[in-house]
Amino acid sequence: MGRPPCCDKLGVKKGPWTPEEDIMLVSYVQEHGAGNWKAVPTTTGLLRCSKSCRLRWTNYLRPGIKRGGFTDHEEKMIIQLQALLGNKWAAIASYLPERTDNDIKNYWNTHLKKKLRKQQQSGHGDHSVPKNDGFSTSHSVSRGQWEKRLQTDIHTAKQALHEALSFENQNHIILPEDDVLSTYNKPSNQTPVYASSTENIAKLLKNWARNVPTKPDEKSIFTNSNIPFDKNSMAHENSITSSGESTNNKDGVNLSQAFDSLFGFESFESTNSDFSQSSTSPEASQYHDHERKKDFLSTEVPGLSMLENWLFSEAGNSIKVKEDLGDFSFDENSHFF
DNA sequence: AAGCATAGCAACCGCACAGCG
DNA sequence: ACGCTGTGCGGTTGCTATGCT
Repeated sequence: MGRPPCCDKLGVKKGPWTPEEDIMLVSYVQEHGAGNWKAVPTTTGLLRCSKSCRLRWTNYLRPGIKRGGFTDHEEKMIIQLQALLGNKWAAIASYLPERTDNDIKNYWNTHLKKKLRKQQQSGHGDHSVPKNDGFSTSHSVSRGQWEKRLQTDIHTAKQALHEALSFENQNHIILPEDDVLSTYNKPSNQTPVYASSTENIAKLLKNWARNVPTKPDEKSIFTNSNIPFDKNSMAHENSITSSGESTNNKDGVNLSQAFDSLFGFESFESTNSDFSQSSTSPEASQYHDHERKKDFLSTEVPGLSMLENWLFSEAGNSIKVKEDLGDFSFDENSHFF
C-alpha cells in the first residue's frame, strides 16, 4: 500500500494548460497568494491536480520569469554551478532567480550537455568548463581525486561567478542575498524576455481575441508574429479545437477584458510593474521566502554555507579558501555530493 | 510535398522532506 | 515517536516544431 496519489485521477485534467485555466490560476494566486495548492482546484473549480497548479505557477505563470535566450554568462554560471552542485537544479536556479529549475534543467539536458560533450571530443574546450558532468560521476573517483577536483571546480566556479558579477549588466544575475522581487520592476531591455507571465497571458488573449477566426477550426490562432513563440499556446489551441471546447471570439474578448480588469492592464509595456508591485504583498514575500528556503546551501548545510559565502567573496582569497575548506569536513558532508 | 528524424520544452510522476497534530 | 498531509525536487515522458532527405 503506497501513498495515495496527490489527487483523484478521475476527473483531473492533464496536458497543456488553456489560457482560461491560466487566468483562473493567476486570479487565485492574486487573491490568495501562492501556496495552499491543495485548495486551488476546489476554490477555482480548476480540474487540475494541486501539484499541476503549483508547477504551472512556478514554471510558467509567476512574475519575473525570463524564458529562452540564455546569455553567455547565464550559460557559464549554469555550467559551473552544475559542476559544483551536480544536478541540484533548484539550488542552481536560486542563483538565477529569473530562471526556473525546470528551464535550467531543460537547457542543460538539451544544450549544455551536448555542448560540453562536443568540447570534450574536440579536445580544446574552454578550460573553465569542467571535463565531466559534475559530481554525478564523482562517486567512482577516489576521495583524493575528487577532493582535488572539487577544489578545481570550486575555483572555476568562483571565477565564473566573479566574472558574471562584474558583468556590466547586472540585471542578468541576482544573488540569493538580493531581493528577488526587486528584479521584477527593473526595466527589461534584454531581447528574449518572455517577461511577466501575466503580461504574456494578457497579450496572448488579446492577440487571440484579435485573431480568432470565424471558423473555429481554422489554424490561425496564435500565429501573430507579435506573440512570443509559445508552443504551449499552440497546444492550447489544439486542445481547444480538438476537444470541441472551442472558445469563440466573443468569449476571447471577454476573457481578455476580464483579465484587463483583473490586473488593470491597458498596455502591457506600461503596466509591467502593476502585478509586480502587487506581488510584493503576502504572496510575493511567500515566494521570496521560498526562494531562500529552497537554497539548501545556506539552510541545510552549514559547511556549505561557508562555502557559499566564500564563493561570492572577493576573488583571489586563496589562502582564506584553504582555511575555510580546512574547517569543512568532506567525510561528514560527502553525502551531499 | 511528404515522410522521417531530431530537438526543444511543458508537464507529469514518484520519491523525499518538512511541518503539524 | 509516529502518521498524515502538503510541498519541493529531479528524472522522465510525450507532444509539437523544425530540419533533413
